[in-house]
Amino acid sequence: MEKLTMEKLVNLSKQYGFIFQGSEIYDGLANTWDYGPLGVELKNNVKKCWWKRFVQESPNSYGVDAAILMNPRVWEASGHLSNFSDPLMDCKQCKTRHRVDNMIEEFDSNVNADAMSTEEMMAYIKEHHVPCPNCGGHDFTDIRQFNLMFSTHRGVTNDSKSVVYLRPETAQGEFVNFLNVQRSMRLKVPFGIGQIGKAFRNEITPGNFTFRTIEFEQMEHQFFCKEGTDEKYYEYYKNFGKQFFIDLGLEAEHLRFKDHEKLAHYAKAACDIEYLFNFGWGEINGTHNRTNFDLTNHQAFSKKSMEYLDPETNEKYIPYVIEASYGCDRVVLALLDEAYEEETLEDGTTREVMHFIPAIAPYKVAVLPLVKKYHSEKAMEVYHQLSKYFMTTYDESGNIGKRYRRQDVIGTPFAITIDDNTLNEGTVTIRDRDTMEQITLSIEDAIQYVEKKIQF
RNA sequence: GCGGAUGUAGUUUAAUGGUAGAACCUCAGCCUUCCAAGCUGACUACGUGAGUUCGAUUCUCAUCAUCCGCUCCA
Repeated sequence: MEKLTMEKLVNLSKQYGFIFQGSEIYDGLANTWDYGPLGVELKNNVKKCWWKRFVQESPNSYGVDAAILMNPRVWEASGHLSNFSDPLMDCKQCKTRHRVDNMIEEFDSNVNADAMSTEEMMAYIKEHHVPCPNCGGHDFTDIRQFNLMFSTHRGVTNDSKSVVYLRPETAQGEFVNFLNVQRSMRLKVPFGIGQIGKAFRNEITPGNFTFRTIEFEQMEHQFFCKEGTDEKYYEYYKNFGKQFFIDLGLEAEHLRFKDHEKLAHYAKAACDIEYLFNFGWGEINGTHNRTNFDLTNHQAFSKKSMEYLDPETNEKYIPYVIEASYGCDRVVLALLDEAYEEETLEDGTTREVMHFIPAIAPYKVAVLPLVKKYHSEKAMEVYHQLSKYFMTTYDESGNIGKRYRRQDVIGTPFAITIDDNTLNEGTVTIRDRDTMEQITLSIEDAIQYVEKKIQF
């Protein structure tokens, strides 16, 4: 049953132009997806709503758009070059692959393998005769580090000096610009920096549709504050995030907080918000108390002071950071999941309907001529008027009932029908999909009506 | 990456060692003045490559992709 729903969601997404498999005509590329005409509208709307809450409406938050390629030393400072990789080893006997750190910890739970180097782990395995978890054998390959960062080369030669990485998280773009933003915007701590952008992780695990992909978009907000106030802001952003999701139209019962038991190398506290997808609970947001880990390390590696001088107390300190990180693609997936409904009609047949809040619906309005022969010319005119204000679509194919239904499937909240009254008196009938209310308005009033409804 | 399963139009599917039939969808025409009516017609598919064979969508192998389970996911 659960499996079926995701299958239906994938099919619907493909059928109506929300999401396609990446590189489909070449049989795809695993774990990449392309957003179609409707999907890109949906995703852009999510980003717009996020930006509105986190930057536009926050008096002390500012946006940046940092480069995907960064100086490799950024990843040394952040710890990603050393911590963002898995030590892997193959059993030559049964041809299975294992994570060495897990193998050791399973063998002896008192050992902290995370703290061991590759050589130390290898020595430990030989010394204690750690067996293959699968076949019990002792014939292993060497340990190889599998780094989750994609790397590429700049310049014309592929020598190791020119290696650059595709960022595995957008957060470092905010950290390296902490001083720039603070100075250029004349800011006092606390303040926040928001960013939306792509990140890349070379993960081999397949995901549920767009839930886990190798290229994904993050919406991140880093809030810089003084140590001691960090816990207050951590709680604040956890709840702020939940409210954001509810505002987007996700049911509160489908959301839950999930504290991390195992913390990342940079975090003092971490809490996810999970959404109840058709495949189960899945993380769509994380709030992390990153302490002053990142800025301190950047100070050490870059030799640039990251200290903030409090002008009132003359106190110098490196700010703490509360990170609110949102997987844009996961939020879109959650919204598709939430929006999907199989409606049973009076005659017992079913149809698929998508329910989005007007602010995120791909098309806001469909302009429909009541009868193609008589009203399509005027309807096209109205379409051109409305499309100056918001995403509008036009459909004259089939009959009026069919045109309504087509819009219902893709989640268009408003339909404006052009009839004889439009020709004679200039009024249109506007239908609200969720209330099924029909009201008659002038075209100008209809525009205002919709503009008001699509506010986030 | 390991194990298992699968791959026929956009979707759901049928049949077949002699290159495929349908339904829904879509499009065009007729009809139609408010919620998938009807009629006529049209487009579109054997994932890719190799092998066996006179001939492969069908058999074999590889590959790519998807699904399920592991593993993994700061």
